[in-house]
Amino acid sequence: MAVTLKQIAEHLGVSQSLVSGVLNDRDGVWVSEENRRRIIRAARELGYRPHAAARALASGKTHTIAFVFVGRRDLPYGRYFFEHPTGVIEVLADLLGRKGYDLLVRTYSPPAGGDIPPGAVAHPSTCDLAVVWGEERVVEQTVHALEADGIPFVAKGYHEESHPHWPQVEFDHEAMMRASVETVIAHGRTRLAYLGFDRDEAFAHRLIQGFSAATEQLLGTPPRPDFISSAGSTHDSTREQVRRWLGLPEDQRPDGYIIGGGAAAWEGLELTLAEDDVRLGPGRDQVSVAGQGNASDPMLFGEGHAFHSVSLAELAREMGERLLLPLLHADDPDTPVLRFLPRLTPKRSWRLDPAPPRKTD
Amino acid sequence: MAVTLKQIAEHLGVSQSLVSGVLNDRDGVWVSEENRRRIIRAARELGYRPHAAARALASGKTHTIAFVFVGRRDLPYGRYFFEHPTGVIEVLADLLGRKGYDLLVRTYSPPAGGDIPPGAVAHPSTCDLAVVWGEERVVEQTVHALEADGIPFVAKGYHEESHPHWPQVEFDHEAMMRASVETVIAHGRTRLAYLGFDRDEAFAHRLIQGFSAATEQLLGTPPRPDFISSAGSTHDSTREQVRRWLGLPEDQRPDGYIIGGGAAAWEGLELTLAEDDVRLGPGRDQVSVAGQGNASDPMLFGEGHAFHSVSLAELAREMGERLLLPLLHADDPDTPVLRFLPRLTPKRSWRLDPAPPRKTD
DNA sequence: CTGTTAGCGCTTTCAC
DNA sequence: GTGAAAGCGCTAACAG
Repeated sequence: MAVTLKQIAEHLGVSQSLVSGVLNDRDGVWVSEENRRRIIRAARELGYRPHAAARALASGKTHTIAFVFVGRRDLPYGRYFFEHPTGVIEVLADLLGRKGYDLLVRTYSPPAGGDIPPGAVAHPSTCDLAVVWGEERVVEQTVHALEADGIPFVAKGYHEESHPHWPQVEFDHEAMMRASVETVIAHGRTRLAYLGFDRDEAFAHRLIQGFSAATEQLLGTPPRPDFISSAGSTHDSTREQVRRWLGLPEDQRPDGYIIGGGAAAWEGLELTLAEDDVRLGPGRDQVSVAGQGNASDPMLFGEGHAFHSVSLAELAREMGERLLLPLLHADDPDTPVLRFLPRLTPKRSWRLDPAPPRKTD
Repeated sequence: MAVTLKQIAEHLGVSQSLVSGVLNDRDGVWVSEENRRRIIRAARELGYRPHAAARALASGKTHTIAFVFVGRRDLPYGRYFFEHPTGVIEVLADLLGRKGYDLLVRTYSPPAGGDIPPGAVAHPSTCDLAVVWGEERVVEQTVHALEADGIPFVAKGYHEESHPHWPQVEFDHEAMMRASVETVIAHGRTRLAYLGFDRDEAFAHRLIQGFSAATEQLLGTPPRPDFISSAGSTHDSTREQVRRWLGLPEDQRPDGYIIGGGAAAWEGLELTLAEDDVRLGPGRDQVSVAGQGNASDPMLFGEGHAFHSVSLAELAREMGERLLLPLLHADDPDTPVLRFLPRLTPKRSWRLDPAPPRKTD
């Protein structure tokens, strides 16, 4: 049987509240040095562990953070989440665990109608704070429910415009595109084309906007409208689009590609270019590529620059340190809005030469 | 403010215990149909949600499962866990959530000495059951602590020999090797070599044992001792080993490779063979490969068969349905030992021909 | 400095 | 059929 405060108190002949006060070193509690030692010692020796539920009931603090993934497997983000786990939960559990917090993970699919009954997402008795992760609009809907329940939260996504006061976290997609554009321009390219996701979500719009703004600023002229494409969601549409670009006269064809998509965009681009014997790379006779993608997935033939796959986990760590912990300690965090710029790193093919990376798993 | 049982009771003019009894339809509670309806209706309308902590305190059941990842990032499995998240947690949270359970995730590094103080891993007040995941020996050490605390558990790994009564779950590595051997033999290969992890862990031994047993049984003779190698942990050691095999007279060289390793083994093998212009595949002039690996990672040049990367998530789902839920319902589960055989699927290169898979992320 | 006390919201037993 | 009451282990306010 687990040992309780009461047992320690009786064992020592002091009061329960004294023991509680000492063990949590609550201020306003004055004990003789001797008693303090005895209490601490007894607690250790008897193997005392606070009863989490009792503490939560009495104090109203659960020392638990809920990570709520909202969405369904049949939606793009949900599918991605389940099929390509990101390490976000692992990193959060580790980080919060060190600070004495537990991480509660749950999935939640809001009803289609949009009415989330109170307490459905989370109950204040289960967490001090909820992290809401998923597709942006669903996150927003869910957060409204949490607000109604009075549960503090951190939301994933761009919610600045409608809810500037929400603590929120997201990649800085515009800065990512700017970094990509800079990289490609550094290769001397001037005819940049954008190939991104076909999604009506804020991040996709930000990617395009980042591409356009950076191009205009760094090259002096805005990108050609037909050099901005959202065909990068599948192999087929990507290949079709790239074919169209390759149909242009040679001196008008893109000489640099900025990717705002996923694996299908990278592969589709590379495969289509390869059919014309064009390789991606920094060389004079090559065309450049950079953008959002998984740097540790190999390129097929050429090389480029991409943001590394671990960046979601990095994003989570930043969130934990810069938003969650401050919010839990009820200090005002520096800023409720966290925008994260991951590092652009080389993405290569594993051809015989150069040698492949040293994987050791 | 959250609504409580008491409020409902007062609102309706009945007693708190009646409300509680009806809402949990406890047997032994007899109510008039009318009151039952009124209670249920009021609870719905007022948006009643049970207070988890209070319930846990009073009943001793938390309706929470702890997923405890034991290990450190600097150990192979820990590194793997953090860098290649597997979807196990996502799947469990989803599955258990549907059944009304919460998933609590924590990481725990047992002290080097081996003495885990009581309650350090988990406290009965936080979970009804703990899943212990990680490197086998550490799992074992941790489970002993849970046993001492009286917390039911499910362990990952092979613990049959020392603890046959432990509920436990692991891939059936021997069956995986058998399936791999069968596949390669079906291509007409007879000189099979094994390339696996250099790890002194049960799974690695089982892989070798599975390879040897299947080879002997299906080909009638045991494998050559020098055709069993644990050099597959890194690119370099893999390449060195494969070079050695390629140094044999042509009619003695392996014509089929069974992999019991990770990406480094697959890539190292393929790269080394490629230097000699050998491709992996089912053809008469090729050599075959099959084994443990990530079927959705592309091959570099050839083709083979591998177990799909989602198999850990599948393993978790099986565990949830076949072990966790039965254990929680206090029925005896069919068997406390779950061995899972994932499906062997083709693993290909994304050369121009054949066309690459249709990724749509 | 230290002890008493009143809950927190729920389950559970028992009495009517 | 229903209600009263005890108590789970802890916190926090207050009295000494």
